[in-house]
Formats: sequence, structure tokens, C-alpha cells
Amino acid sequence: MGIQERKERERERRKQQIIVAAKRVFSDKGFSKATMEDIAKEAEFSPGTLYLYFKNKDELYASLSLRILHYLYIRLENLNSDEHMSRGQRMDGLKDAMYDVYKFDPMILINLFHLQSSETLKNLTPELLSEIKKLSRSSLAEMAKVFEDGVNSGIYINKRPIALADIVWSLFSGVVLWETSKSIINAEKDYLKDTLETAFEIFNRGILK
Amino acid sequence: MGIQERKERERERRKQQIIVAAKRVFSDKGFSKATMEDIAKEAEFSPGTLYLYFKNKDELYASLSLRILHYLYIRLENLNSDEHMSRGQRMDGLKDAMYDVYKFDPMILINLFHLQSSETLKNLTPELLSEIKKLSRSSLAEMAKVFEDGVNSGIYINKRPIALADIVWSLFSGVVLWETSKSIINAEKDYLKDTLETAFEIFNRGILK
Amino acid sequence: MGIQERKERERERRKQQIIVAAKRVFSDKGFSKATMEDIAKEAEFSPGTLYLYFKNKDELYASLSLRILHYLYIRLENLNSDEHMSRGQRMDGLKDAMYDVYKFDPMILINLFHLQSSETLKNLTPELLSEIKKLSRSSLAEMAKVFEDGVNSGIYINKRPIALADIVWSLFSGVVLWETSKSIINAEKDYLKDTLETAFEIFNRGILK
Amino acid sequence: MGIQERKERERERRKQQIIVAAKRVFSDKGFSKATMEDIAKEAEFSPGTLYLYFKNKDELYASLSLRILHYLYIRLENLNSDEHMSRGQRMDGLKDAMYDVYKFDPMILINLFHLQSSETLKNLTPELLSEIKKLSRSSLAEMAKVFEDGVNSGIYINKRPIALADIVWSLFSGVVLWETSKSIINAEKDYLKDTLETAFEIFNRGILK
DNA sequence: GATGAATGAGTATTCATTCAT
DNA sequence: TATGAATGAATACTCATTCAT
Repeated sequence: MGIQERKERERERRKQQIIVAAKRVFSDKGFSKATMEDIAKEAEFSPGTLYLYFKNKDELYASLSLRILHYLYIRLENLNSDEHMSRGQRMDGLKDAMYDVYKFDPMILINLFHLQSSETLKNLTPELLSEIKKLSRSSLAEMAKVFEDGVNSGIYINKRPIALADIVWSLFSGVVLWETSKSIINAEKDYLKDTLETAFEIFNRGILK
Repeated sequence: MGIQERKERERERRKQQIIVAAKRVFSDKGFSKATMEDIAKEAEFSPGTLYLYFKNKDELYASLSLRILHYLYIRLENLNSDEHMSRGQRMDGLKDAMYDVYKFDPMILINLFHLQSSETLKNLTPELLSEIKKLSRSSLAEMAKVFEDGVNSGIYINKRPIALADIVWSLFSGVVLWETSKSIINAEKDYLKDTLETAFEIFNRGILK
Repeated sequence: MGIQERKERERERRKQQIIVAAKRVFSDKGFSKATMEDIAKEAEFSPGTLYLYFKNKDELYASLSLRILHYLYIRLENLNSDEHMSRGQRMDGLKDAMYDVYKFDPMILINLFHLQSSETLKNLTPELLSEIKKLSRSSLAEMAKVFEDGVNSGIYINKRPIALADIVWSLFSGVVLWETSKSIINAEKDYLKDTLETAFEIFNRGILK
Repeated sequence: MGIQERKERERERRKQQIIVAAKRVFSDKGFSKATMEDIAKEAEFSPGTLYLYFKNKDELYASLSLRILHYLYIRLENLNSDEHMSRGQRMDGLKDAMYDVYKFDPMILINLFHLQSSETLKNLTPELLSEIKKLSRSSLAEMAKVFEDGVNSGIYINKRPIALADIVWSLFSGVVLWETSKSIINAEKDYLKDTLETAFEIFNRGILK
């Protein structure tokens, strides 16, 4: 490993360290009430250091999305590359992947949402934005692959796999969002797994011919 | 109508005017990048005036949720009070109600989510918070009622109606969120109705025994 | 005087109040070491108020130039509008005007210079920049008028009046700058009037045929 | 040449390399908008290295003045040490020296000015400050010498030579400053040599009895 | 010596909120 | 009531300077 490469790795490690801290702080306080100083303190760096790794607050925030999207993509890719899986197993694998993503970072949806404001988008480097887009599309494509076989063989209802992937993603997003919302409003919590299980069960039954 | 009542009505009209303006601005810029001055300008009031009607920015934001929840509740209540509807019609009515809510205010979910931050909740008047909670529970209960009949008569799968209501709400939330996210990431748009239709179709098929 | 006009006047008064404070602080500490808070304190306003009247620090700084240029322009205009003056009186008037400008604001040159950095120019509103340019050109033209008569009648050496105006301006700028510089380096001061008198005397002798 | 001396020379070379880079950057952006990193990059050193050669930013800035003053002093000294020159030639030599100084470093005046802020002076080493003062006085004295002969022999008007030197210095400073200012304001440029020639011509005519 | 990553004090700027009119 | 100018605390971000390697 060359010295250049070692440095690059070290740099990447620092970025992750900051992202992890940012995740905690953003989750806790929300975007606007979280300060860069909070994050710096959590990451055990000085405020200035954050700017050596991220252009600004928005970009740090966006990097959270990228990270989780990346994780999801890897999971889905693995799912499809395993040739010995049955349709059912694959469907379960999908559900598990989604659930793990949630456990890994329940804020992903909000992250993704936060990116929408064009005010935010203006502050991102084009590279980061395009990487997010790419990864997002790829993940959706992987998800669609899970259904391809079932649709082609006439077992699933006659919908384009990408449409089914959309539903899964929506279902997942919605469950997470709803669970989080309920927790404030009803002071109940952690029903997520149950709700998600039920949702998937219904979904699976619904797509069978 | 007494003079007192007339005044009250006038006051309510102003509040709505501000809420409508706030909805537009928040939708456009997101919570943190929207300023009270932006909203004041949009509502054609001065910044100070906003504070005559809402305690602070958070409370104005929360009022958005309350408003849409109220609208949803009315729709669902009507659905259930009409005794001549078939199960199928009722399910369609549910779907339409959700879709209309979306058209009325696509940001509702995000609104609800934003309320989570305990920092935000601290800034709300207890009255407002409890009203949101109440209305939110009532709406969910109304939604559950739609399924009660089908579950009781053994036509729907054996789940508690409230669980099905959760799924519907999640599905809806997720579709909205996903559609909005897709619009940035893939530059595609306005698939919402299609996606929602498909999701509901799958859901309906899935809950039948 | 309409209420609109009264407000406008009040606003202008506040701007002047801030500019006057800014002049003191900038003169004392130089551009970079002067803080907006210093200026706010000197003007007896809060920091935020400064931004109601000036877009940013650079624009506040630039407004100083505009102010003095305006004063100079008025003086020169008066000089030329008085038809009863002899050539010699006019020349004396010019010298006095320059000297009064100095007393009014010795920093004018530095102000003008500071504006050069394209970094600074980027921060100015186009309106402000164009007004400075216009006024600057007009002042120079007025100055040239002082010489026109003498050049046309063959009493002054055969130079374009605008060139002579350049020299006067340079002479003035240089004397002010040099005097200020000397004050640090030699700890001498206030030779300005003498030096300026001598410079003008030499200049006057030099332009006669 | 001993090893010690060789090292010293090497060190001096580095300092000059940095000063030259600093001149470019300061000229381009002005003192406050120029960063040490900009200068380091221009000098092809790392930021830390700059501090091995200069105590701080202010001292680096001051060294620019010292450098040009030194150059001017040498030129003037040579002028006076050449015994075969006529008064007219000497005057021309003075003009040429000034012009060459300008070409060498058009920012000298501004540099000198910048030193005024007592905030800046506090940051200089006493040695540097005293060297600047000494060199500045010496240069002015050399300049005065150019006029001594003419004044003593009654050819020039009856002024102290040092006063005439002040005027020359002012004239020069002013022309440079004015030309630079004009470039922003009128988008004209490079009149310097012409303006300076005319200014000197007028000056020369003006000091003759 | 040279580096350049890290620092953290310093500051311009913003914006929710207030209050005199 | 409504205003909107003024506030000033809060905070993103910068950059001169340091120091471990």
C-alpha cells in the first residue's frame, strides 16, 4: 500500500467518523437545530476540521444519504448475485435488507427528503449530487430484479418489476415514517418490525396471481 | 351572529390565510430555509402580524398538520357515516380520500415528521399538541373502521383493523415521500396517482382471504 | 412632505449615521481589523441593523467613497457655476475644495483604492458601483472645466484639460497618501496643508506658458 | 564562502521567493482577501513554511515595503553618486527611477499605507519597523539631494529640497494611485507613463525660477 | 527544514422575535 | 390590530497559526 493510498484511506476514515457523529446529532435534534459545533464535539474534532472534509452543512447532511444508499445497494446486489435462492427466499431477503437499512439508519428517508429543497441542492457539489442519483437508480434497479423472475414466469401479477420496486420502497419508507410519527403522537414505539412484517405479508399475497 | 363571533371568524380566516401561505413556503424551501419573513410576504402580512396568530415558527408549522389532519378526519368520517356503501366502494373511497389529502397538502407527512424533534415539541402550546394527538388517533380509528366489517365477516385476512389502517397510512406516506424523492433523483414526476393506484390494488388483493 | 418622503429621509439619515460611524472605525483600524460590531457600537445600533441599510461590509465601505465623491462633485460644480471668478480665483477654489475634501475625509483615496480588488467589486450591488463610476467621471469632468478656459485662451500649456485634471487629482491623492505614510515612518504629521500649498504652487507655475 | 553563509544565502532566496509570491497575491486580492494559503500556493510552499521565514502575515506584508524601498534607495544613491550628470539628466534619472519602481512593484504605496494601522504596527518586529523607517528617511534624503544643487544655485524656486522631494514622492504616489483607481472607475488603463511624464514636465517647469 | 492537517478564536451574517408607533 | 424597524443571540464558516510527523 503506497503512502498516497494510506493517506486516502485515513481521510476516508475521518469522513466516516464525522458522518457517524453527524447522524447521531441530526437524528437527535433535526437538521436545523443541530449545529456544526454539536457535530464537531460529537466527532471529537474542532469545527474547522469538519470543513476540511465537507464543503458545508448541507453537504455533510447529503453524505449521510449517500452512505446509507450505498449500504442498501450492496445488500441488494448480494441478494441478486446468490443464484441458489428461491423466489420466496429472495423476497424475505429483500424484507430483511430493508429492515436492516432501517436499523442502520432510520433517518434515511428524511435525509432523502431533506435533499429535495432546491435551496439545499444548490449547496451540493455536482459530484455528490450525481453520485446520489446514480446510486439511487442502481438500488431501485436491483430491487426490481428481485421481481423480474416472478413476473416473467407469470407467478406475479402483470406489473413492470420497476413498479413493484417502487411499491416496496414506498411501503418501507412509509412504515418507517409512520412509525416515527406515531411515536410522538401516540407515544408508542418500536412496532416497526411488526408493521413492516404485516405490510410485506400483504404485499406478497397481493402480487401473487 | 354576535359581534364577538364575527370577530372570531375573522380571526380564523386570517389564521387560515397565514397557514396557506406557510404551506407554500415550507413546501418550496423546507422548514429551516423558510423564513418568517418569506411567509409574511406570501401571506401579505407583516412579520409581526404572524405572531398575533401563532406563538412562534414551530407552532405555525404544527398548525399545518392540524389542518390537514382535520380535513382527513372529516373525509373519513363521511365515508363511514354513509351506510349504503359496499365494502369495495368504501375501499375506493379510502383511496380517494388519501389521494385528495395529497392534492390538498403533499407535505403533511413531512409536517408530521418534523414534529418529532423534541426541541420542536417544547415550543408548542400543550393545547395544540393534544389536539394534534387527538385528531391523529381519531383519524386512524376512522380508517380502521373501514376494515372492521371486512375483517369481522372473515373476508379480509385475520389482522386487527387498526393494523391494516397503519399499513394504509404507511403506504400512503411512503408513496408520497417516494414520489417526491424520485422527482429529485430521477427527474421523473407525477407518477403519484399511478403508483398509489397500484399500491392500493396490491394492498386490496393482499388483504382478501 | 408626504409620509413616504419623511420615511425615506429618516432612512437616509440612518444610513449617514452608520457611514459616519464606519468612517471613524475604518480610519482607526483599517478595513480588515474593523468589525461590523465595532461599527454598530460606534453607530449605536445593533449589528443586525447595519444589514438593513447595507448589504454587507464591502458595500458599507464603498458607500464611504460615494459620499465623499458626492461632496467633491458639489464643490466643483459650485466652482464652475460662479461666473464672476477669475482664472486665479478658480484655481484657488480648486485647491481649497481639495483641501476641504481631505479634512472631510482623509481616507477617500484608500477607500477608492480598496474598491479595486475584484473580490470586493463582486460584493457590491451594480447600482452602487455604477453610481460611483458616474460620480467619479463627473467630478473629473468638472475639474477639467476649471482648466478649459486657460487652455483655450493659450495661457496654460498646451495640454488637454482632462490631463491637467488627472494631475491635480494625482497630486492631491499623493500628498494625502504620502503625508499619512510619513506620519508612521517619521512620526511627523500635519504638514499636509503646507505640502499641498507647495504642490499647487508648483503646479500652477508649471502649467503657465 | 562558508557553509554558514551559503545557508544564509539560501534562506534569503526563499524569503524573496515568498515575497514575490505575496506581492502577486496581495496585488490581486488586497490585503484582507488574500490568505496565507493563497500565498503559499503561489510560492509553491506549504502554509507552515511561510512561518519559518516570516513571523506573521503583517510582517510578510511589511517586508514587501522594505524590499521596494531598498530598491528605490539604491537607484537614488547611484543617481547622486554619478558626478558627471547635468541637472536635467539628474531630473530625468529621478523620473526614470520612480517609473522603474512602479514597474517593479506598483503596490508600494498601498503597502506603505497599510502599515499605518497601529494594529498592524504592533505585529511587526521592532527591527523590521526601524529598518523601514531608516530606509524611508534615507530615500527621501537622497531624493532631496537631487534638488539641492538647483536650489542652492538659485535656479530652482526657493524651497527646501526636502519639500521638493516630498512633492515628487506625492506626485508619484498620486499618479500611481490615481491610475489604478481609474482603471476600475473608467475602465481605462496604462496611461501611467503618459500621466507621469506630464506630471514631471509640469513639476519641472514649476520649480524653475 | 518542510509539511499540511488540525485548530479554535474570531466574525460576518441571518432571522426569529419584540415593541414603539 | 397591524406594522416593520430594530434587535441580538445564534451560528455557519474562515483563516492565521501551530505542531506532530
